[in-house]
Order: sequence, then structure tokens, then C-alpha cells
Amino acid sequence: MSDWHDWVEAMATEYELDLDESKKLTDKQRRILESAICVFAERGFSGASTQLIAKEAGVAEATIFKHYKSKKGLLLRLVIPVISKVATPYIVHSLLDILQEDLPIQTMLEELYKDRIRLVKKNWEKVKVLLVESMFHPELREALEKHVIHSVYHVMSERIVQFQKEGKVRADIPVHIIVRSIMSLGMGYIVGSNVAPHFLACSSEKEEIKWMTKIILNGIEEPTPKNEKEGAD
Amino acid sequence: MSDWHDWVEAMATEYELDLDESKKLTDKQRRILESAICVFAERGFSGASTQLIAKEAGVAEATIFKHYKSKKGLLLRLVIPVISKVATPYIVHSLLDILQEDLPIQTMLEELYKDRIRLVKKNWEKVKVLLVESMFHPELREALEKHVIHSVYHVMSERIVQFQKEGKVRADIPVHIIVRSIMSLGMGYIVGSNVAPHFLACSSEKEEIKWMTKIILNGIEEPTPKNEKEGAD
Amino acid sequence: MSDWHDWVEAMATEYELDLDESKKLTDKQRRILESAICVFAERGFSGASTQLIAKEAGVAEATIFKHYKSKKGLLLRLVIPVISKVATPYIVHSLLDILQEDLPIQTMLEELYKDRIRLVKKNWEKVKVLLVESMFHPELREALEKHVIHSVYHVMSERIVQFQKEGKVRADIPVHIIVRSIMSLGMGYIVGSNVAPHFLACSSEKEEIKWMTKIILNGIEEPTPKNEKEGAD
Amino acid sequence: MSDWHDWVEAMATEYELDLDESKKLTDKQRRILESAICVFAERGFSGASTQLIAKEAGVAEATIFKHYKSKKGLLLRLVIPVISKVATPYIVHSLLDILQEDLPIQTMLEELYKDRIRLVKKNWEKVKVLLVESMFHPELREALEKHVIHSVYHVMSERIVQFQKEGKVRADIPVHIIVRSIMSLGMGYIVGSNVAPHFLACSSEKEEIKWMTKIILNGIEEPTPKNEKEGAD
DNA sequence: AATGAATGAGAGTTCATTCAT
DNA sequence: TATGAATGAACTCTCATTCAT
Repeated sequence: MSDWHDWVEAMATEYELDLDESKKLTDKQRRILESAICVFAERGFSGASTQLIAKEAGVAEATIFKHYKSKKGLLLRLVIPVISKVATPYIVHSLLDILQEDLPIQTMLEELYKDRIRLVKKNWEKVKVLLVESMFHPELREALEKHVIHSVYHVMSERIVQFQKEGKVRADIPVHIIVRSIMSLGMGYIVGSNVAPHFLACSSEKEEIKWMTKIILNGIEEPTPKNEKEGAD
Repeated sequence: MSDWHDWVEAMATEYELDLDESKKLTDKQRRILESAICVFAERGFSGASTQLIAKEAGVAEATIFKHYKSKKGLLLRLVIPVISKVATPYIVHSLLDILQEDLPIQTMLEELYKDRIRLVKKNWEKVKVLLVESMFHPELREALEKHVIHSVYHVMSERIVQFQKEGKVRADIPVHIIVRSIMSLGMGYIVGSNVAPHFLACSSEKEEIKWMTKIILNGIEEPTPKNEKEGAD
Repeated sequence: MSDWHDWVEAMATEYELDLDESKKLTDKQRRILESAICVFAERGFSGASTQLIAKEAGVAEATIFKHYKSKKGLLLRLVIPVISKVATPYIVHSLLDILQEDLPIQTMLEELYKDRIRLVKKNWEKVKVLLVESMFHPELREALEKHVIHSVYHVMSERIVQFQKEGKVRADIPVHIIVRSIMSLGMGYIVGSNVAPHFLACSSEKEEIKWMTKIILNGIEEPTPKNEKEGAD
Repeated sequence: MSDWHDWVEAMATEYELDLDESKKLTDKQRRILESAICVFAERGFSGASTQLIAKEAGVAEATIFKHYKSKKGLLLRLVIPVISKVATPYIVHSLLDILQEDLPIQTMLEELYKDRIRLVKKNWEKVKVLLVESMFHPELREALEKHVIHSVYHVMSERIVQFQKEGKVRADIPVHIIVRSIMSLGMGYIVGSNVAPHFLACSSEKEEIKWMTKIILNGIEEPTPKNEKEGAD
């Protein structure tokens, strides 16, 4: 949380972005951004041409370059906010909100999933662009890793450790695996509901979240009331 | 499992691929393929230039087109085998091998993870290309969905249902959620170990698999011996 | 005469041509067109490279494609006007002007030749391109046939029939042969004067036209001495 | 008629052609030639690719170059014979045969047309290639002009002059115009029957020839027995 | 005699970007 | 501010041709 701000600034400066949202976007600027999100999401950064973005936005190609200096600048203009404004501080903050509330684990997890899933679904196109392009642009990858993943991991693992100390989470499981598992189920749901919603994510969101939480907490195994379940193993 | 063969044939025909592996590849052909995997994985399909692929392979650009007719043909030549030869029949087959062996769940899951993870890790670059490009090429997406995801889902869900009937898996959890959760944890591990291995996947593979399996089976919650944990639910 | 308009529109649309001449051509656009006519005429469509056309026009190659979308579009931009604007309506119109004036046959033919020859000579390069390329581009061939040849043939044959009815043209000769013969002599002169002017077309144009007309009307045979048909000549 | 032989030799040498027909063509050689004629006729020299020619001939591309050294050599191999073997000596010879037979003009013209038309129709594809390509290859144009056109013109004009002296052809018409007219009608028929046979050449060949001859000899004008037809002019 | 493999040169076309207006 | 015109560089792909076998 200390240096993403620098990175954002540096990127914004390098690509001459104006990140001050108070200077409200003109109509054309907004249309360019929307068009760009859409085209990037559909064809990827390299596959998108400024020509097409301009056409979809209903502006001249040159206009894009008046505002964003370069194609990559346009990408960053879309993606930096996801990292800087939306992602990191907001994530961490709202995460902390939830984590610090001293809720029972189950409620906490449910809130967590509900919140995260809503967030990602609302920004799905942007998130998709960010995830895909972070594979091909090292700066993006690093920023994503360092700021988003790391900080999320950080706050979550701290809370998990606390839960372990409180005897509410099994202390023998390595923390990183617990954190990763929680995240994996969430991502799995989102990806599944975008890739094959009809059989990978076919219940209501509420149901899905309930079960994901249950599985994380109690696993899928039928509890064998009296005798040890793994006796035969 | 019935028509992926047609799709593969159709694609191969459209892009004039010779899928008969018995016709051994020339040295140059092999180098082209290797170079292509590498460059596609690094920069994505659109971002990769045939010029660069040729240079890395140490051949003339024209040579690529003598063998693969078009850039997209080259992509498919890499990616179709992952779907057709490696993915579908192999996955299903080896999956069935494991699923039908009538092992206890835990062993089965461990075997499953071990096998799948090894498979994906071995072909990670190809898999990465396939996953990313399936976002931008509808034919790929459809093939992946229809043949790989669907068939894997199919065989797995059948086995889960069977476990449920045998009273070994909780029958109240919807099958699709169970299947997705198993897959999610696996993918989460693989992605994590490629994205941020130092904190998302820092144990030995064996350890990781062991814990993933445990979590899936028993969850993370500390069993509270006396009172029922789900009493409040 | 009913559907050439559609064809022209369709072609113009397919190749994104702006046929509205009121939007005056840029200087560069004009130079591109001139260069293209010249290069196509010299080397044929396939033999001409956009690179050369660009060089001769003194513009960048990319500029050509900004204006004409494709090489074939450029060809059509040259050739459609010959069919649409110059050829069909103009030909028919001016043909009708001449044919309807109720001139004696000889004057009519002379006017016809004079007019047609001037027209074709002025646009010789374009016409040459059109003729040659219509051999290799079916759409062109069809348009040429359907619209130019057919409509010219139509108006001419009607007039000839009328002449035949008036007893001014021998009624036993099939009309199509008469029309073709008139056209043949004209084309023969034009081609001859372009191929071997020094011995195939070595008189003044006026002379040539006079004699062509005479031959069509009275043939070349020496009238058999008894009754003078051209006694006054 | 003196130096076409040199030209042919020079060309043959330059392109390493073996013109000695006694060395019978292998099956593949023949297939290459046939394929080449066909492809050149369909797409023009520049538009034809050796790849396509090879494919249509059912041989490897390299095989073409074993036999003909270069693409242009292949063209000349097709086209030189039309000029050298078929065209010039044969034309002149058979022309002379006809011209010298001392037939009445009408019979002579009919024979001429019949003979020429048969010849051209039989070799139409080759002739088409020759005509079109002579527009783009100066050597071809010169050879065609110098040897074919010139020599044909030469023998024909001599015969016409003779007819004029004999009082069988009007002496006031310039010879070149007469020759050109005869050729024009013939070419007009051939072109017409290839371009728009249904309305430009819709009678039987015999009929067509009969009328062409009639028109050349007596024109199309209705003989007006008593009063002067051009009194009003 | 015939070919599969290979290629340098160049084809047409698109790219992101600049600039005068 | 916004754009039409323009472009150099790079793109995918095809060309005629060579060479080892």
C-alpha cells in the first residue's frame, strides 16, 4: 500500500494521463473510454486497432491521440483505476471492514464473497482486460501482483492467523493454502459463470455463495458420526 | 465426446493442417512450432509477429507459410492437439481410470490433482495460449467449452453423484458446486504457482495437494467437538 | 439500362468508393488516379504494384489505401466511371442524339464515328484498361457486356431496323451483322491507330472516317459498269 | 519475313527453350504447357502463379523450372510457336495459297475468313494470351507487329492493289483502309462471338461469313436503281 | 526426371501516430 | 477541441526461383 501510488503516478506521467476525475470527462472522452474497454475486452490489446476504437466511439482516430497520447496510454487509463482507485485501497478497505467486524467466520466469508463478487462482476470487462493484459505487460503484472494480490493476501492472511489463534480455524493448515482456497473458490465461481454458466454456475448467486462458504468451512465429506472417517486410509 | 473429432477435422481442413503425427516433422517444422508456442505465450496471438517467430526458429518467414498456410493455422496447429489429443480423450480416459478405480475419496482426489497438475504443468505454455486465445477466438472458446469443460464436468459429476449415493459425500451440496470447487482449487494452485509462487504456492507440490484435498473434504473449520457447528444455520 | 445503376452502387459500396464527384478530389487523390491509370495501362492490373503507383504519384503507399481501400477498389474507381458515367448513359444519350436527328445514313455514320472515336481516343488509356481487365475480372466483364455492349447494341439495332423499313438499308442483311460491322470498323480503326498507326491508320482521321462510312454503305466492290451507283462521287 | 527467325532463335536461346518438336514432349511437359495456356488465358501472365500452373498440371513447382527456366520462358514457349510456326509462315503461306488462286473476290474473301476464323478459333486461348500479353511485353509486341501484322498486311495489300488494277476493287479507296476493314470485320466477328455470342454473333458461322463478305463487297446500302441516293448530301 | 523443402524479395494491407487546419 | 489527410514502419502472406536428394 506504500508504493502503488508512486507506480500509478509514474505510469500516469509517462503516458500523460490526467487522473484527476474532478475534471469531468467530455462526452467524447467518455465514449472513447467505453469503446476502448469494449474493444480491448473483445479482441485483446494487440488485437484492437485504434481505428476500430475510434469508429465505435464515433470520433476521429486523431481525437484519441489528442486525449491519450498513445494506445498504451489508453489501456493504462482504463486499467490503472481498476488497480489504484477501485482495486487496492477499496479492496483492502472494504476487506478490512468485513474482516475487522468480528463476525463469525461463516458470516464473514459470505459477506466477503458477496462483496467481492459484486465488485468483480460490475467491472468484469475491465477486470478481464486487466487480467489478460497483465500477462503481456510486465508493468501491469508487477503492479497487479504487488499491490492487489499481495495486499489482499496480506490482510486476509492476518485475519486467518487470528482465527487460527482463536481456535476457529484449524491451525495445522498452512495459511497461504487457506487464503488461496478462499480466493480460488471465488474466482472459480466468477470464471465459471462467465465461461459455462449453465452448468458451472447454475444456482442463484446467494445459493452459490452459501455453498462455497460451507465447503470452505466444512468440506464436502459426509461426517461419520461415531467412528473415524479416515480409519481405513 | 462425439463431435469434437469433427471439429478438429474441420479446423484442420480449413487451415490445411496435417494432423497425422506419423509423418515426422522436419527439424525446421519442429523449431517453428516451438518458437511459436514460446512467442504466442509471451505476447499473445495478435502481439506475436510471424517475423519474430521465424527469427526465433531460425527459418525464413516464408517457410512458416509453406507449412502452416496462415498465422491462425499455426495457432491452431499448436492448440488443437491440446484439445483433441491431449485434452479430451486423454483427460477423460485417465480421469476415468482414476475415478473408476474405486479408491477412497481422499486417495482419488490426491491422484486426480497429482495427475492433472502434472499434465497442465507439462503443457503450461500451450495451455496458457489456449486459455487466453479462447477468449478472442470464438471457435476455440466453443471447442474448449463443449469438449473439454463439458466432458470433464460430465465424468466428474457422475462420480460425485455416486459418492453421494454411497453416503461418502454430503448429498445436500449441489453437484456442480462440488465439481467446480474441486476444479477451482486445482486451477487456483496452478495459477497461483505461476503468478506468485513465493506466497501463493510456497510448499512442496505434495504438501499442497495433500492440503487441498483435506480442505475439500473437511473444510477449514476447527471441529467443535461438543456442539453442532451448523446449529445456527 | 435499368440495373447498371445498381451494379455501380454495389461495386462502389463493396470497395468503399465515393462516386460523388462534387466532393472534389485532393491534389494527391488526383495524382493517385492518374498514376494508376498510367501504370495499369502499362503493365496491367496484376503487373502493377501499389508501390509503383504510389511512387509515380509521389505519395506514400498507405495513402492509396486510405482513399481506395484496396488495389481492386482503385481499379474500379478508374473503370466504373467509364462504364457508368461516360459509357452507358452518355453513350446512349449521345448516340440517340445522333440517331434520332433524322440525318441521312451517311451523315449519321460519319457523326457517329467522329463522336465515338473522339470519346474513345480521349479516354484511351482507361478504355484499354477496361477492355483488358474485363477479360480477367468477371464482374467487369459482365457489367461491360450487360450495360455497355447491350445498350449500345440495342439503340443501334433499333435505328438500323428503322432504316431497313424505310428502304434505306438492305433488309436482307441480319441486323446484328450490320451493327457489328459498323462497330468493328470503328474499333478496327482505333486499335489499328494504336497498334500500327504508320500502316494501319495512316490517313487523317477525317479521311479515315469518310472511307469507313463509304465502305459500310457501298462496299469495296467496283460497281459493274452499266448502272453507276456512285456516279456523282 | 526475314528476321522473325532470328527473333525466335534469340528468344529461345535467352530462355533456354528447346523448339525442336521432334524431341517429343514427355507427358508432364505436355501437361505443364496445357495448364499454362489455360491459366495464362484465365488470369493473364502476371496474374498467373507458377504454383497454380503446377497444381493444375499435377506436377511439382520445381518441375516447371527444370523444363522452362523461368516463368517468362514458359510464356514464350507457348507464344513463340503461335508467331513462328503457326502465325507467320503458315498464315502467309495459306494466305498466299488463297490469294494466288485467282478466285473471284467473293470466293477469295469467303475462303479467307473461313480459314482465318478456323485457325484463330482453334487456337483461341493461345491467341488471346498472345494479344493481351503483347500489350505488356515489348518484345512480343514488336514481334507480333513486325512479323504477323506486317507480313499479313503486306501480302494482303499486294493482292488488293492487284484487284484494283484489274478493276475489281474500287481504286479510289486507300488500300490500307480496305485491308484494315477486311481484318476488322473478321476480328469483330471473333471477338463478338467470344464476348457476346448471343447477340453479336448469333447466326451460323457460314451465314456470318457470307454476310461479312457481302458487306465488304457491296456495303449495306439499299441500291437505289434510278435516282441518286446522295442527292441531298 | 522429378520433387519437397526452403527462401529473399516483394506483394498488398494495416498499424499507431503526426500535423495542418 | 476535433479532424481529414497523410505517412513510415510493420504486418501477413505470395512470388518466382534454387537446391539437395
